[in-house]
Amino acid sequence: MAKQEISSSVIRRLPRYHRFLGELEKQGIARISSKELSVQMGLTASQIRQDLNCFGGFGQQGYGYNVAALREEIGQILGVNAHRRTILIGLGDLGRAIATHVSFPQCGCELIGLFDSNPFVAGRDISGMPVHHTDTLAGFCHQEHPELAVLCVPEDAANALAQQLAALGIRAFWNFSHGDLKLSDPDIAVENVYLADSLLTLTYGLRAADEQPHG
Amino acid sequence: MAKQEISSSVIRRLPRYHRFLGELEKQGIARISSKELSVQMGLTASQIRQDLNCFGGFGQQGYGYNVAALREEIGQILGVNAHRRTILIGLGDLGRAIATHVSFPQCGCELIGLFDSNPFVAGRDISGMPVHHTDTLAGFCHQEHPELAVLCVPEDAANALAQQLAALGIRAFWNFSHGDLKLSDPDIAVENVYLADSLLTLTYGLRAADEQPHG
DNA sequence: TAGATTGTTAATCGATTAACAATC
DNA sequence: TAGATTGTTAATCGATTAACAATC
Repeated sequence: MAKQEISSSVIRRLPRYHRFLGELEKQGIARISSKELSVQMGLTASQIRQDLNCFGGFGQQGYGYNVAALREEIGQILGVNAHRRTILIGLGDLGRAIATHVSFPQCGCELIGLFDSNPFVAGRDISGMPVHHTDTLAGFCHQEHPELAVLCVPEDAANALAQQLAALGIRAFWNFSHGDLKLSDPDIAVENVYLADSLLTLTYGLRAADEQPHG
Repeated sequence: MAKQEISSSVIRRLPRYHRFLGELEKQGIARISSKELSVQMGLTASQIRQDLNCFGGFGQQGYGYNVAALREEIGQILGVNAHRRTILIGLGDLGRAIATHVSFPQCGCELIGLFDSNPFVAGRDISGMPVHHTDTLAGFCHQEHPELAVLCVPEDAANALAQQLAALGIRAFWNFSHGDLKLSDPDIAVENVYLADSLLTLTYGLRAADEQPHG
């Protein structure tokens, strides 16, 4: 009974469902139909039902979905209650912002170590956590067994670092450095956040608007 | 001769082509076939040819593509040489990191103003640029006509701010605040960067790996 | 029970891949 | 010219949408 692989299109929509359901819950709304939700989220009701049914029948015919229960289910699927041991490497501007701004606990992640190769940065504290030198990574990983690494290092350092971390047992990378990570192990998960790509996609839209005679 | 709309799947691949071609150019490689490029990028040769032909015949039969020329063409399409007047609002951790870390000029954007609603932040300098108070936004926009706004403000402030900025002539939003922007004008481009969504997608992959008996 | 809305199957649409004639 | 590789059309695949029987 090999449960079939969920497509990544579906998975990428789950966090947004989770977010909208949280919003509804905050507003004290107890039930919602796929139709109502589709209007709010700008999707089709069909797609919502199709998506949710990848994971099981969360709804009830004639009634709809229980907002709190559905949110809880999706949270479970996404693992928001997990405690993924997570390290972050590179505490330049971006690394510091990620460390302090992203709600790791709300995403089921526990930030257990910060690292930088610059000896003037290592030793300092970032919002209450000490920054270790990258030289101590191997020892730290052997002791603490982090499974997730956030990479905020320059592009030219990223690949070698990722290789090293993969060898130390890291199984997922959240990559903020420019350029693609090349990892030999296909079981290691990588999520790239290419800010420049995102900005270029946006400005392309702007250019397209220029060319239209008018709206 | 209505040139047909380019699908957003294609557009989202363009920055990556641009990046890889830059890499090749740096390595002194003058020509490349769709086949060779497909291997390096992990795509099919068919898809590359299909993608590039949306914009015109950049290649030459029997030869392939000229790396520098193709990169230049894609750069043109993406508008990397433009000077989009851009403002950034919200200089918390994330806003400061975006302002200093993202290469706006390389993306065809010119950062002409920084704004924050906190009077203790407004007045300070961030990497050489003064931070203005958000009260001065209207005057600034009337005078300077920015067309792009980067939103690094808290979720509950984002929507009202976006409305205001849209009324002041902003035509594209790069949104880092949590939650979706609701804008009435469909011609305004929005690119959301939901860091938490990206992290949740990644950890879902981790969970899936747990369940597999082994690799 | 009647009305509503799901879960699920079938139809459509779009994007990716394959194939090949055109041509450098 | 012969070989290579594009541009482009056709085939396939997957994702989205529509439809409707099941059921609360």
